[in-house]
Amino acid sequence: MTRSMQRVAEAVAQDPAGCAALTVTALAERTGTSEATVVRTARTLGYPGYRDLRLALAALAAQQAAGRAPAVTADIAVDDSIIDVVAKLAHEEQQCLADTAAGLDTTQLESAIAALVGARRIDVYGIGASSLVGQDLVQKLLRIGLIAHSHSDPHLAVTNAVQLRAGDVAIAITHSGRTTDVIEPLRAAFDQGATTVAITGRPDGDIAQYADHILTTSTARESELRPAAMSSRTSQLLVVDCLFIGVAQRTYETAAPALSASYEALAHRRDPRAGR
Amino acid sequence: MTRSMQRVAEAVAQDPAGCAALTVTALAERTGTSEATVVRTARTLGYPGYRDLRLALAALAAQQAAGRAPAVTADIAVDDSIIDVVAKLAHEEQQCLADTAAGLDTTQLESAIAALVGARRIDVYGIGASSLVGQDLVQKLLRIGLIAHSHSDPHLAVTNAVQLRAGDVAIAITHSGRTTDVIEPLRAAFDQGATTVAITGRPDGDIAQYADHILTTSTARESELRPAAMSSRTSQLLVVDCLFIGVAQRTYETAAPALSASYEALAHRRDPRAGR
DNA sequence: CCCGCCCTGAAAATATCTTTCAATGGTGAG
DNA sequence: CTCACCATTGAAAGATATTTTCAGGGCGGG
Repeated sequence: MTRSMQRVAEAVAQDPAGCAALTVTALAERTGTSEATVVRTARTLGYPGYRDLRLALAALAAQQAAGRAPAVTADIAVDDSIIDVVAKLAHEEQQCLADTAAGLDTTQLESAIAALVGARRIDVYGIGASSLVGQDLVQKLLRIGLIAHSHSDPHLAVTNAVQLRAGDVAIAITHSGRTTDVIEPLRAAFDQGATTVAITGRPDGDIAQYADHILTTSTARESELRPAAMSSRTSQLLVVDCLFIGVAQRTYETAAPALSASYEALAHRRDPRAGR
Repeated sequence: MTRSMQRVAEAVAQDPAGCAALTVTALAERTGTSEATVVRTARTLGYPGYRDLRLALAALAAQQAAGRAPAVTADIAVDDSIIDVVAKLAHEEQQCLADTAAGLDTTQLESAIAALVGARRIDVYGIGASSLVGQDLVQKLLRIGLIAHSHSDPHLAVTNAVQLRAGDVAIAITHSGRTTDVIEPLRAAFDQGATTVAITGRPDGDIAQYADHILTTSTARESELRPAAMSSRTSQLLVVDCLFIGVAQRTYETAAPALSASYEALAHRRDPRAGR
């Protein structure tokens, strides 16, 4: 590579984004060379011409920009500004979603969905923050006509679990995989012959031995200000949504009308002016 | 946008990477239109000309490839494979988080946090899916020593709302901004002189007139299989998390010990082997 | 000091993009 | 139903950007 070509290559490497905005003429001028040299440089770098180098440059710049944005990996600190908090939280949850999606075993998911579709009755167990996730799932399943119940009271959960039998489904949600109050009802359901599903961050946890299908949530890093409950929730909800969509797809004939029916029924409570 | 321009825009949206490789003439030919139309489309899309659209396209394609972002625009369909469903859901929720973070008014957020920090008592109103979001917020606030209650029963909510007074905070959560059962309690709290906060997707909705501070959630596109409840939840939870972190930051002295205390208290229920 | 090779940029040639303008087809008033 | 009008469209001219050509000139070897 000759001297003037090096100057061009250097300018390009230095500021891809800036150079992507320049025409051959402008880049030649900036580097104190000629158009011909710029084109020759582009060729040397392996592109058919300057036009293509420029496109590649724009792409590179975009990638860099994208890679730089998630540079907010830093933990949320006590003295962060509110703007930082919003940005960091959003980013952490996005990361959490990506991790979960990447780590989710679709075979297990498929099996769990199949079980739900054919279930006579569905029980969901969750305690604390996981209880809300369980309620969310149940709300959704009810909307498409399935019979589902959520239990956060350990005793009632066990009481209900023993009512289950083969063909029914029990779902336990626990981040740690060791929450006794959730494991016990799942075990009861398992012993009754029901199909059992565990949504947990620890697929090797105690709960695994009573679960026919394990859906793994991302074991996100937690910080002092942001306890695990917070990120595990995001992850769990994604799994729950996947389950719901999967079931809705496979029962579309009945799910679609049920969804609109529940919407219609609520319409007048949403906006009284809409009349009934 | 005219018909032939739509054809061009569609082709571009369909395959950004492919179109980035085409010249005006080639793209015109592929879409069965003329160069003039392509240029016009580029202008309509906000670029000075086709050249710039092309650069932007290359950048977009690179970003997509980098972020492994799959078919961005595609809706979840009934016949999507489970792998597609997981990818699309995760992506949609990520998008939703980004939208929410971008659209959140940090000034309003800051005010709401300040109100929460000094509150004698906090009431949260939410119905249906929003009720779970409210419970999530309350769980978190309780953990750091604040006095908070969540109400999903409209009558009880109003009953509680009238107990509030200046210095207290009432938070209403409604995606539509028109849920009467949630507006009424907020109004009651407002009339009592409490500081009122609305978490809603419609900052111009009926609820706005009784809200001192409005936190806007992203009004995400919903599809048939994915009702609004689903994406609004993601958005609402981010706002709730921001509130929580904000409050925790400002009450760090008391919040941190409270957080670890609640963790300790639960330790033996998580894993009986840990002893008590 | 001279020769010849290779680097280099000015300018011509080409490709690409943009603008203009007339033809077309659709729409609403008469 | 007809006409006038306007929006839409593409062909072609015009402008710009890119590529190629070619000649001047620096530099090492003889």
